[in-house]
Amino acid sequence: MVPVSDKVKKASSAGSRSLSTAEERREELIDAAIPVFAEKGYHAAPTTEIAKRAGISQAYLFRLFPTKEELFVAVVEKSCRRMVETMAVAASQAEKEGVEPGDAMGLAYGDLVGSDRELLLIQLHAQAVSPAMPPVRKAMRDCFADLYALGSERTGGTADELQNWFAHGMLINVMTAISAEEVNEPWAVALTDFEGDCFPRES
Amino acid sequence: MVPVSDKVKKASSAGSRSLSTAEERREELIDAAIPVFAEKGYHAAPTTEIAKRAGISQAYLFRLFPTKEELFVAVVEKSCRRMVETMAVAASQAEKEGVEPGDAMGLAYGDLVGSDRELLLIQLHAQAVSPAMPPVRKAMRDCFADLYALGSERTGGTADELQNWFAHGMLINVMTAISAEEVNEPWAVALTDFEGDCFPRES
DNA sequence: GGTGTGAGTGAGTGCATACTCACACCTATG
DNA sequence: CATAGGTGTGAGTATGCACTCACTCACACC
Repeated sequence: MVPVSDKVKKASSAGSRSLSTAEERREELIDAAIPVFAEKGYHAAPTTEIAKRAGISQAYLFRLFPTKEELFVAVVEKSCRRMVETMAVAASQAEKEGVEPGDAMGLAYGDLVGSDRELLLIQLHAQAVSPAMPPVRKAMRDCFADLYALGSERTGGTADELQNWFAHGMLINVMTAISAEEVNEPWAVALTDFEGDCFPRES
Repeated sequence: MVPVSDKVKKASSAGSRSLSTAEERREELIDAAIPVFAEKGYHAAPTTEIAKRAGISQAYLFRLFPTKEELFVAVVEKSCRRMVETMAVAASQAEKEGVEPGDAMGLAYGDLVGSDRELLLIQLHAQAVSPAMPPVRKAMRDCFADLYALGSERTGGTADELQNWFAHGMLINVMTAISAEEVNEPWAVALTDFEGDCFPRES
């Protein structure tokens, strides 16, 4: 969309150590911001800490992203992209192996939030601030749209089935947020047991 | 649990206008805090505003709740209690009318988050800060335990059915957070359409 | 060598916020 | 009446934060 500058990037691959392009720095900054926002949430995450982790000054952070909100939106978008990609890969692999893609993506989601807790936490924080931050809300809606399209295309499931699939995804998120798997009570066991097919075929 | 003071409350019902007991004030304070936390989340909600809404000084707020965190936990607990009560009432009413309690509670939940958006938002914010705030996490776990017990007792559903029920509840939360009902795209329609029984009986 | 442009920063500014402290005011009881 | 203890506050303090500004430095091109 945005007409990327046709300037050659120089120091990216090798050679003279020193300045990066703004675009590269922006990407590094987003990666550095993800764990901070994931751990503390939007309001409690200080831009100073993000800048420090990225290895740049806070002043430069604000040149790359004019407001903290814009940085956060970029973080949310990147997290969503990562999620969708991971699921797509899982679905493709499942198709090759002849496994039901719906099941594969269900499992892939479980693995995803299990291994990459940060993505899940970003989702959670983004949901929470969505009502108050329209750009974040938009990013979340786009994320759901992409995920739904992917699920629909790969599984060919009905609307009801996809709703089920998403519902269980949301439950996984919440249970992970409160670390329900550490609790040894009936409710926790029941609500975190995803052994049973979480994408039941009804046909 | 805590040995409540057995002192008689005096100015509560009628008579001499003036001071309230600390317990009464605490309750008022929680009620005043709910909309503020709901709208802004934990970190962005200023105690000054909460105090102002409650009609007391900020200094007194901090006498009633030594830390903001403790106030927030009280808010979360009260929200949970309200939710559980509402659902219980819906279930009882359903029993009298011979309706399936599971369905009734499903509908009751939908109505609840539709009419009392604040409760939903509190849940969302509490989930988001749970990983970083153990007391909030505990409150959330207790909330799920109560809700699960209620659902189990009233519907007699299996673990799988209850898991389904919770999963759809979580989906409602998230869709409400991003106001998906305002969106006119397939994914939004599919994920917000709860006409079909969201508590399918499988037996 | 000179010059223009973009990368990058040290050192702030101003404001909001959680929490404190010394004090005033009710009111129930002896 | 005195006084003890609970209710309530005005006026702070200390800190942390988003964001800014004036400035330096690296590099590409002439």
